[in-house]
Amino acid sequence: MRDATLRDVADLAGVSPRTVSNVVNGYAKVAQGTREKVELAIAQLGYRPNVLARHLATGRSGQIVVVVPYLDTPYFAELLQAIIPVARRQGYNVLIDQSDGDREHEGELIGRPSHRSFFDGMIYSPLGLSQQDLSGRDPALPLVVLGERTSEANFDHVGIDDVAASTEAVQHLIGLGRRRIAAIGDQPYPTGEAAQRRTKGFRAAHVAAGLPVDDSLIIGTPRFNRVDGATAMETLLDRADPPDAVFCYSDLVALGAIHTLVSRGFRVPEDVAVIGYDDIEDGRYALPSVSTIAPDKTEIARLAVERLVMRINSTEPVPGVDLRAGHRLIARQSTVGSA
Amino acid sequence: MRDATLRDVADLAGVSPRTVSNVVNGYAKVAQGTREKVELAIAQLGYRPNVLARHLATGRSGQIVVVVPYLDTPYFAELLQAIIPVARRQGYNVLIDQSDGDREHEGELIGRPSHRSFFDGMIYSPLGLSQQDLSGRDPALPLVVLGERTSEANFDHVGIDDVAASTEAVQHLIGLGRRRIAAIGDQPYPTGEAAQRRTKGFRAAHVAAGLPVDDSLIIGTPRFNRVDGATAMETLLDRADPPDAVFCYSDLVALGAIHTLVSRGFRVPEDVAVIGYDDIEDGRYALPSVSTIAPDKTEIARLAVERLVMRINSTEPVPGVDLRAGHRLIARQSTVGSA
DNA sequence: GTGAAAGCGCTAACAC
DNA sequence: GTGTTAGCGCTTTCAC
Repeated sequence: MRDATLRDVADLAGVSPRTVSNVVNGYAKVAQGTREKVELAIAQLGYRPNVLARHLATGRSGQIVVVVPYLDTPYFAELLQAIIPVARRQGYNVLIDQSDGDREHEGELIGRPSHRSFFDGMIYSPLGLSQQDLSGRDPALPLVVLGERTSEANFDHVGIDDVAASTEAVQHLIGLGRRRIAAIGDQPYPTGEAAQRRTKGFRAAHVAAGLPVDDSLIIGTPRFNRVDGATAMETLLDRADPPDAVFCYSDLVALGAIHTLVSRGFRVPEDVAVIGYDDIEDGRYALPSVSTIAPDKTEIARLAVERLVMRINSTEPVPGVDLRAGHRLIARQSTVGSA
Repeated sequence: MRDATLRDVADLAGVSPRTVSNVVNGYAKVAQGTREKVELAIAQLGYRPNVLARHLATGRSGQIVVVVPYLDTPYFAELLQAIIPVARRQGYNVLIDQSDGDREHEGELIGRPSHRSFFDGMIYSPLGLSQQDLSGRDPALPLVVLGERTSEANFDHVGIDDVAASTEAVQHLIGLGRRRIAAIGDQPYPTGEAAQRRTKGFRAAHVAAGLPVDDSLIIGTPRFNRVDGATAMETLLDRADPPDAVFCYSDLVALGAIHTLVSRGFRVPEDVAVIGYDDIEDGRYALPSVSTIAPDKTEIARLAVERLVMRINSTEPVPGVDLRAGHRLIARQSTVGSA
């Protein structure tokens, strides 16, 4: 049987579609009696508003898309898990898209024909795309970019203070008495801005402590995965003077580094202390558990969605702002050992 | 400026909306000259069809939803990555939802009011929901369930032959000369059907080889995560007679088990060989790399989407079938050692 | 407070 | 092959 429509409800209740619409949407004032009649009819017919029709009429799709580089990277998966409920609560459905961190693919959705009718806004977690690329997008599409940036634009950034967080991580290591500290994850090229902020914090902590920075201890990696961490750690251990601590640019990198350390017979943290970044679940349950910088993912999600919704509802162009979410350092076994 | 509509294009090209629609959708035959005029007008106006309106008119949303228990479980993330492009190719957008493997939440989307206008069909990867629960759903919603099942119903199942795959895994271990083989991941309760099929294969391999099954070597775990594997392995190693091989019900479990083994000074595979299930990327790059049962995720994705699309397009009720995707055993370092 | 009616932008009979 | 036209189901301006 065909689904009941608003008109069916109106007929049954003996009122006009207008009134039913008012009741359904809680608009305007509807006389008590009328409301009850309508509600009864709705119940009897099992009426469900047709979202599609509503959207056509309002010109909104009620959907936002979240684009992440990789769906199977724990950090992004966890972020997505935080974003979805927040968006739902605001009445938005979340479309997830993966860019493969590939410049070829990133941008596909942004430039996709007909996207306008498909989603009302986008939360974008860039990787392959540089700041530059983003400016060339459809300026009419409300956009919030994840990851702290500094430039001005007609879209927003939401992220934690990477430099400060990285500085804290390294200070934690220094506070533990470590002096030869390595960094794994640098990406000294245009699309590696996030990595570069961490390197900046790494240096800042050294400077603040009056320690020299040994540039040869800063190891670059193509991505932030386990393999990258494992490989980089191998390199580090092959040196005549291996480090006594490592600041990894992601927990995955830290996990990889720890793996190499343990396999090679080093004790963590006794011989080498390791701290990561992201606070992914894997790190919490690993042995040793991984000390980390924990971005407040819930706050990131909330800020991003709220800001995006605001943009969507705004008729005026909104200047881009930089929103900063909180973070905290969580010391676990990989730096402070077992309790 | 307002977006151009189909009518604008028609006016500019001097044809009727019908013709424009035909051109846009590649329907029917359109005279060459007419087509060119229309295409020119489309280009000039930068016309983009409004997907929403199209869907309202056709009664289809063009979206399918894929529900997985956990977004941050590598296996599901990889499956999703396989499904998305296939669906796109068929003209569907993919909505991703997470059920938390929680019976409270699973079913929320299924029973959600107005879902009918939001998505045309659903691919469901159950965990907390038993076969039973699924039958109570809206029978009008085209549904394909992931994971092999045996019962008849008005929806389909797509999965690999778990029992056969598990048997092969254990036979591989037996072929390596192992005799005390443990299994980690059993879930002997209604919602643990997938686990039970693996246990069944575990037993079958023993029987086929004329080997006795030591039930005390079958360890149950609440989930299929690293922690579960690590903990179970601890238990196994605390025995007077630890196993010389372990069949883990997921690669994550295998990774956890290997972690415990290595930490405790056991060599993998020399002392204990380990094989997993799922072929997730983490296992491929781990040290030692993890031998595994690799489900053909691409085929699973293809079968699931194709079947779902068929269901969506079918006017008649379609009987549920069981579709079987391929799998293969990949022997890596955790069972055969380094090359 | 509620009704009538005009769309939102597209599709798809039904004609010609 | 192409035009006409009536919806898809809802929102919303305009009257009353």
